[in-house]
Amino acid sequence: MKSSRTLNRIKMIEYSGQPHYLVAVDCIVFGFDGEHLKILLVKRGLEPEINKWSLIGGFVGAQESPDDAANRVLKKNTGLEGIYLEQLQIYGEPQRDPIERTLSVGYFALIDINKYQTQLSDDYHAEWFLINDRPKLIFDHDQMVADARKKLRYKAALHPILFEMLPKKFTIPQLQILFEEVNDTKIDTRNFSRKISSTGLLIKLAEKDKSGSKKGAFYFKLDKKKYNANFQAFLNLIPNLKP
Amino acid sequence: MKSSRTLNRIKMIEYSGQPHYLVAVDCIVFGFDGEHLKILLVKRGLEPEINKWSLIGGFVGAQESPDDAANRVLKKNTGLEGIYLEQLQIYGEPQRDPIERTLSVGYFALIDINKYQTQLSDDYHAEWFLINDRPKLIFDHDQMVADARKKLRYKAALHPILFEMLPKKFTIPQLQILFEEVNDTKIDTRNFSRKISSTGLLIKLAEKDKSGSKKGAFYFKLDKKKYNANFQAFLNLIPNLKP
DNA sequence: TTATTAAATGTCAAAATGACATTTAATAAT
DNA sequence: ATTATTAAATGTCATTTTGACATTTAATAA
Repeated sequence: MKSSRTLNRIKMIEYSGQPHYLVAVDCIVFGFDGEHLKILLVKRGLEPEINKWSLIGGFVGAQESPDDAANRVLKKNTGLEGIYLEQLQIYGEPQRDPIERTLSVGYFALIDINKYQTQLSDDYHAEWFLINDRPKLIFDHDQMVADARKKLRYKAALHPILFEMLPKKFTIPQLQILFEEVNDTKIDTRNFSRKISSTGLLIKLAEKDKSGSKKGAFYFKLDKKKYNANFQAFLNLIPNLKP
Repeated sequence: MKSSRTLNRIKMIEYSGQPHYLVAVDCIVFGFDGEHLKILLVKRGLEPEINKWSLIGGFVGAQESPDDAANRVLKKNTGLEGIYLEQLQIYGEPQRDPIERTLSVGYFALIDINKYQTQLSDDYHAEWFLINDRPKLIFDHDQMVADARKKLRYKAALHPILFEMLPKKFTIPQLQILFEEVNDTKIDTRNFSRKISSTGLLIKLAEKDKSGSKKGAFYFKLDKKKYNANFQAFLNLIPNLKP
């Protein structure tokens, strides 16, 4: 290892003069209430744009990676850990933050909305909005939401990520509504259940959900082993997928 | 617009105390020489790790976005503009650069290796390496290459991006070798040409390439209109794709 | 004229897809 | 007890796509 004096000299010579920036993370948190796709927003607590609606975010601390920061910020705002989290892209236009140059790493997160509701109610003044009926957001956050939605759709067409938004026990009709919401399309019931069955990812339970009909719909749960094993496989879950 | 004095006060109150970091870009540049997949590397010109092999990269300047920076750095090192460029992910482990915390935005680029060779030869001491026979790289660049390769394979299975690495005129056998290289697998000739034909993306030319055989192989070119129109569609170009 | 070599192409069985309607299981109403 | 109601669950068939496999073709060299 070089001495810190040598390191300092090198740094002065080589890296000095390069600009330094703030680096933040912003999370697009998706949830599903059984009927519609929703997104979790917070009222921004600092200037500029204080009290405007914004994505959940924060600065990347000195001792953490962006992934760490996203998980920390999510835990703080939802109380949840181990959430499905995926990097979207970096947002780095020089003027995107009017106060000072800040690059933001966008993430999208999928959570079981029920877990969220029970865990805490109003400790952090976050609020769920219908994805199609949300307030205008600060900075480039609307662009981030648009990008995240697109990526969610893309990813969900190929990989079974939407299960992350469902409770442990769910029914096929519930699952189908979620797929229809995400893809903004109607899907044929018969073809859908055939496709879902053929993945082999679901285990049928004895219990039924009778809230939606007299007959009731059987609950299913994920086969975790197969889920983890097949996650990277291409499933082609959406029929006739348009770009 | 707020006065700059107000802005300064807000900044002092709200953003101050947050750490600032260097932000860089690093590009994984892929090329194809007709036989093998290659990658473009440079000898690093600054400490630390001076003279070690590294990805093509540089710091993000004050007036440019990371995308701008990647394009600038690529032009400087290859002489080429308008290269296919895609964001990979951000690399932001706190200790990834031993001198000072630097976050790097990884990009992968696809270039026609012939364009590169003619444009300049040794102006920038960059060198092509076989992807499977390359020197060890600095920092986390080996990880970046691994990630980029994986993403290239993934993307190429669904979208016609590999054409970006071929000259304007190319033959089906050439194209097949490229697909085989990227996927590290052998593909059946008959099924491959059927699949490629069915995309409708290729236009057969009258001319033949006779360098590879007595019979010669017909040249094809991309139907640019269909290419741009179908780029987002899912093509499923790779048979029996394994994760 | 024949041999050589890589390019180009055809067939068939199996699997996956898309379009479409009926049956079933439970509860509610009579 | 019987019937009506309602959403859940499931089946069929024609078309398309896939994967496995071998032969023909076009040019040059011998």
